[in-house]
Amino acid sequence: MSETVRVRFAPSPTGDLHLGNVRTALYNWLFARHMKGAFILRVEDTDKERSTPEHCENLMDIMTWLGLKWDEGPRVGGPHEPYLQSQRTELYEYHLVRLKERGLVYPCYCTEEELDLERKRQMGRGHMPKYGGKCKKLTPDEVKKLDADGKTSVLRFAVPPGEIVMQDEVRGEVTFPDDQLGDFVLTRSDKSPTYNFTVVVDDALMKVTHVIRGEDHLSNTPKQILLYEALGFTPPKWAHLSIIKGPDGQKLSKRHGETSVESYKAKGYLPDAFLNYLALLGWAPKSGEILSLDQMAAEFDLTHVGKSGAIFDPVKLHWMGSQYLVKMSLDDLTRAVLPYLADAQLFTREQARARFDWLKQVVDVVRTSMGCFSDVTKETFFFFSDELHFEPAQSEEMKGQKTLMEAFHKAFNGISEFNGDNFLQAVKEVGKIAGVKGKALYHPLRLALTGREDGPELVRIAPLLGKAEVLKRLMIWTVDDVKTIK
RNA sequence: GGCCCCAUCGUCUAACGGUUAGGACGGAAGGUUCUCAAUCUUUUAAUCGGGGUUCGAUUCCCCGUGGGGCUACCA
Repeated sequence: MSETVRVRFAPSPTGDLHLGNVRTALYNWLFARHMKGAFILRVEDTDKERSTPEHCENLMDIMTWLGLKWDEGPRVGGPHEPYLQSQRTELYEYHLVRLKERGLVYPCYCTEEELDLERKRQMGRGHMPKYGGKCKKLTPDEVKKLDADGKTSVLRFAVPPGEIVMQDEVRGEVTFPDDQLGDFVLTRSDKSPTYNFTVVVDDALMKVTHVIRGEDHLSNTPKQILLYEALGFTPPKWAHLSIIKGPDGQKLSKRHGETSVESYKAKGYLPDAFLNYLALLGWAPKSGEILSLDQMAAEFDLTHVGKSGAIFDPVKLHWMGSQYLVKMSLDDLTRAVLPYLADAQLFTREQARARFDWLKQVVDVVRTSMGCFSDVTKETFFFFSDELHFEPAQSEEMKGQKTLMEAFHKAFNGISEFNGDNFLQAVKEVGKIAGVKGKALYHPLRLALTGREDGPELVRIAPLLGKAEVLKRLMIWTVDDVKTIK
């Protein structure tokens, strides 16, 4: 007898997909999969100012990339088409008429200035700003006259008195006191319906059973509940997810840096890794933190979703990314990383074709320190370019290493087969002769070869660099006037 | 200002009203590679404050404090 679960993700295509929305989509998807229900994608493209078809396509592309397939929606269709709000206007009109017939709607001719003034007055008096219902008192004759005068109007919903108690799946009971809600707008002066009206109509018509969305919608819910009742629909179950916050505890926004999936895709995070991290922001699986989408779906449970807001932590995301990267085959990883090297003009595709095995080894050497594909460039820079950059302090340090560098040069030059073992052997010998060991020995050598203070083992790096290149990089520091070295 | 929501290590979080308050990220230390990184091991650190209820509160209730969200003819 239990109805099949139907959930929806209903973004507005006004730009890139925000992290918080991705998590909302993910939780909806997980819940649908777990309950063997339907996941609906509905595009709320009624904001004429900001919605574009391009954004809409991009939205679906990115959802596809993430692997969050929808059972009903644009591109795939479904029993409740269309799934673009902009194509559903007759439906809203139809249900608006139903509301009118019940006398729950009235026109309002108040100007923006009047409303602003009223709002300010109310706030000054310490009240919640709400529409006072001035135009509700208009007589039919007055309305007729105002219309005849060509006055523009909006349609408002006559909010009935009474407190509203709702049951939230993650928050429990939430009560909204009586007399806090003003008569809100259903259609604008251009006759277009507002959000609170369209969601209700759409969700009801699409038979959505659970509305899982961001906490920022919590205060819209009483309005929507009222509309469900006015239209004679059964309200769905509600679940309001906490907001994802930036490092300063405020709602995550552009000024916190990267907030869109697109930017993480561009950085080369694996979708599964990305979703895995996001899933953990507000939900804790029973065993282990690394889970595939299927594993998450198997375990997912709304009652175990946290109520408090979570701060997005790029450091842990990086760690999560690395967990997925090490699972990739070296061949796949190398191929995945190549576009980033090409973009950075470090290694062309032609070069890669000719030296794929070599490239694989390079990637293999740095893979453990990568969280996403684009990390490859900063980790492998010195393999492709000998234009190493040295800080003034580093240059200064290297200038004092002339004798050591000469010794290395001589020793390496004598190696016939330039492999890791022989390289290590030579380094040790130089150390013994020069009476230098440990950090004093390796640090200058590392700096000379890679221009960096950290990185993979030199034993692995040197053979990949090749004898000639190693000698060349040492040579720089053996000349007298090293001031010219950049 | 008003309404609503939230509150456990720095961060993400776990804990039928009974645990030495657990795990993960990060940090620190150590082993290993004669160096950093990686890796392995160990370790660090928390129940916002005050009242109740109870034999017993992280857990339930109230107040305070703090944080967040919403306050549109955006969604």
